[in-house]
Amino acid sequence: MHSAKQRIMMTAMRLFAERGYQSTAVADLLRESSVHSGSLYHAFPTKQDVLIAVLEAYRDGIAPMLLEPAWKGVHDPIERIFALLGAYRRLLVETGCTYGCPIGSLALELHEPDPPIRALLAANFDGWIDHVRDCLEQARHRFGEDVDTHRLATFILTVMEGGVMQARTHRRIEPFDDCVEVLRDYVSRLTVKGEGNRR
Amino acid sequence: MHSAKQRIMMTAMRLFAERGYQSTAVADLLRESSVHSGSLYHAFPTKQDVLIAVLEAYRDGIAPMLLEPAWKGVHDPIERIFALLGAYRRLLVETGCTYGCPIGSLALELHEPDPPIRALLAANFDGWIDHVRDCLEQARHRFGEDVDTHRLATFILTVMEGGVMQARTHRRIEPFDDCVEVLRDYVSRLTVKGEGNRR
DNA sequence: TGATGGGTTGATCGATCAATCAAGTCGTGC
DNA sequence: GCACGACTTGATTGATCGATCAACCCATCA
Repeated sequence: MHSAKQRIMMTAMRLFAERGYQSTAVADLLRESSVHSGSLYHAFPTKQDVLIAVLEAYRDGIAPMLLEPAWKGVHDPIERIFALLGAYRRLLVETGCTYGCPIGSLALELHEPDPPIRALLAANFDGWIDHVRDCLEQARHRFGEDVDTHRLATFILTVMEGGVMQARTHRRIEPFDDCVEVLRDYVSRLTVKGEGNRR
Repeated sequence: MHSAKQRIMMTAMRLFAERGYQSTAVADLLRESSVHSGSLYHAFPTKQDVLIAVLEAYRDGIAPMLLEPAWKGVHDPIERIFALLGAYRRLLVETGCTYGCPIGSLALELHEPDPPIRALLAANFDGWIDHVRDCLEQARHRFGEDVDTHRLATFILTVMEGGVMQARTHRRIEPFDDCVEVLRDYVSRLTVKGEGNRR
């Protein structure tokens, strides 16, 4: 049996992603994880500390929970990037385009977050970008030498988050697919031999 | 003197952008617009109707309030796109990277919005995309004929929103600049004569 | 047997929320 | 002068919020 703390965290990850942080009442967490308020406040000083624990779990779960399943059977570093985008696509489709990237949602929902919250949001983005940049570095020989892999990885995160935002707003997958298609076109132009660099 | 309804709307546009919808209490709107609760509920049936009015104002203000100032003195259609992105950049810099695109923030903050809200969010995105697509159409002769201008405009909105998200999260403008730089590179590759199309 | 302490129970708290409403003000038409 | 509707005033409501706390349970070990 999971401990009360674990049940709270699992419920919080789901509800914060489904409804957002502010729209999730502590009473919702208690009901859906079958925990009483005293137990929650025994495990976490405040509701915000639940959020901190959730963001730490996402940060520590990028590789084992997100990348490894998405990259199973995919070995080409460029295709791994698109497999990662495909994982977000599957999430969107499975939820009727209501569920996107929980980090992005929280990043825009919390306008003036306390420093530890903002630092954890940034750490999640940084971790994601680092792994994508590693893929790009592994494919470095296919790019021009002056391609800035960190900048390009930042761009890829932007395309994912912006695509998720539009898909969620329209409740249609097409905007996300359009963005990934355009990104594919750009990457293919970057990797065409002999014209790889231009700036 | 502005009417109570106008003052509420001006305050709501500012506070919803600064703090978000849910974090803005009706009492905040009342205090900062010097209006009493009875007057607000005389002008608007509910708080949500204030949001609807705000989203309608943004939708109707895209051309006169956003594009026309950004495009003053800029006539090249491609440069107009980057001038538009420059307007968001200025907003970010002026607010220490705390204020981004209010539509994007609301789109991710409101996870399960009522249909009229979601429709207005989508209408705002659609209006923005339509204007960018018009720019691309005006520059059509510079692209390959098989470039999908609507798809590319969707991509440009994604780059803006994703760039704003990362800049706000890091409280630094660099991620936004990085994304715009990469977009510039892509557009320049699309418009190089004789190799304009590849898919 | 009894003491200790991590963990649980669930009623309860004050604060804050969106929303209400009776009473009042004021300009306009008759 | 008076009736009317549009709008304002501001106290008040019930609901919901995050958080608290005394009492209790029970495994462990002396």
